[in-house]
Amino acid sequence: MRVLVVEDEQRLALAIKHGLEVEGFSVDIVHDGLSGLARATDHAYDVIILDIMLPGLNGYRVCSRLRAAGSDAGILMLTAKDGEWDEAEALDTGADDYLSKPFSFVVLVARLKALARRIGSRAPRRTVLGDLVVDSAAHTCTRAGTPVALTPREFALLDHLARRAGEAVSKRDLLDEVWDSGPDSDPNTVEVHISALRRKIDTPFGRAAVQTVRGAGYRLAADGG
Amino acid sequence: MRVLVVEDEQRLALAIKHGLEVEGFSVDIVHDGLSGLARATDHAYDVIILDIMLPGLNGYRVCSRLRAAGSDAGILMLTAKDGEWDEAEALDTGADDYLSKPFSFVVLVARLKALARRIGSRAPRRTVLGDLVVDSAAHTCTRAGTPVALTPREFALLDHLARRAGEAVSKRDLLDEVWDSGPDSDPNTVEVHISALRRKIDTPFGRAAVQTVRGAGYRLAADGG
DNA sequence: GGGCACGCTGAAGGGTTGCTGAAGACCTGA
DNA sequence: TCAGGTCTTCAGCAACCCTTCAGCGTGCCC
Repeated sequence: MRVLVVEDEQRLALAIKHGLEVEGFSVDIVHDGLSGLARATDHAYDVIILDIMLPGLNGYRVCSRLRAAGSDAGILMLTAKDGEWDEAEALDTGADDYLSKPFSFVVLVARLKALARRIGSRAPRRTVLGDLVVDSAAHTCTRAGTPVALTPREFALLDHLARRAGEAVSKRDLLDEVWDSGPDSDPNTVEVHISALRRKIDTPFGRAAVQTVRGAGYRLAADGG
Repeated sequence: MRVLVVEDEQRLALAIKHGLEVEGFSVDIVHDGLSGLARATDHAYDVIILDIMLPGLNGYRVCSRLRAAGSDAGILMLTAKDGEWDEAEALDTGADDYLSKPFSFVVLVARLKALARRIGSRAPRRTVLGDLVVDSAAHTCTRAGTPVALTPREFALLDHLARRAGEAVSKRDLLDEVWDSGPDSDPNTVEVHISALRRKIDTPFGRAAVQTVRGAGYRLAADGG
């Protein structure tokens, strides 16, 4: 679960980052509205935590521009003080939820998880790539109509690649998203699982959906290979 | 899920509309009691969110007239201020639930979903999966025509799996939904009951409707196994 | 062409996950 | 209070999966 925090108070931003990382989220920080907008548009975040009072471009504007740009990330607004800004306005501009400062960290995590769950349910249930079908809800995968048995890790890996089909996804990202692992995790782990995945969904069918992008990671061919 | 919002504050009504649409509800708005009554009677809404303070005809009256007209929509009342109006009166006139302003949007959504669930469950429900039949209303289950006796927990478990037939449902979700248990409840409880369920609806018939999805939970085969 | 970085893969152990029988706690109705 | 059924907890076991390691092949740059 990838989270972007847009918050100009350094201490608060860092505190949120640390706390969320302990909870298993993968967190990036930026400190003003414009950087937030830029970063959110060229990285695929699941949830964006957005302060309203920001230098440059305020939270409302960032939010509405993101929605205008077609972003479907979950947006959680931080309002500076209860009642000072209109929460309804936050929701108006396309936010999914809001939280009044000061807030309890436990509440933030709870809301974030609830939001993540809702976002997750927006995601497409099934991804079809040629004759390769990945069903996230049922946790099943079929190739040319034949069911393919995958281990939990293999499935999670395939699922993440499928959600970003056609894109090159780095091993780092995969480690973060599929493994929730720390910064010192071994990329070879990904390689081993990719290898196993190929042996199940590609080799027996003489196909090559899982493609290596040297130096950049892996890509799942949008047409199934 | 179709929702009608009867609320005279434009901003609030719009905010609710936006927020609920994000959640996948289909939302219409009217701004006074009479229009609310008219619209609710000639369109089939599942839930009506009804402000009490309304120009023309207040919320209580709209509510009781709707009930008098035989409407079976779920009605969620918005009371202007905690205690100022009697919530009991809201329920008296036929409302299903109420919420005091100002309310958190998250709470509204939660209440709405709970209400929608209750409304949905008013209708008798039967799930047919191959030769396995689960009747939620009658609390009965038959396999290949033979009735199967289940304990309350076993039935609740089967029922929840049946409602999401074909999907992998996590032990966590099952604990939340079937057991309403806290965050530190034991997944083994689910395992034990799954085991018991299999012994009753699968083993004697040489079938396998209840499937284990390692690392993800359980799935009830859409074809009965 | 040589050297280096990157990626692939088979094997093995250690850890995790899920299953199940049994026992005791709990609830309900008589 | 007692009896019957039901639910949860516990512990042992089996199967499975993940990671690590090491060796090898391949592509890239000098």
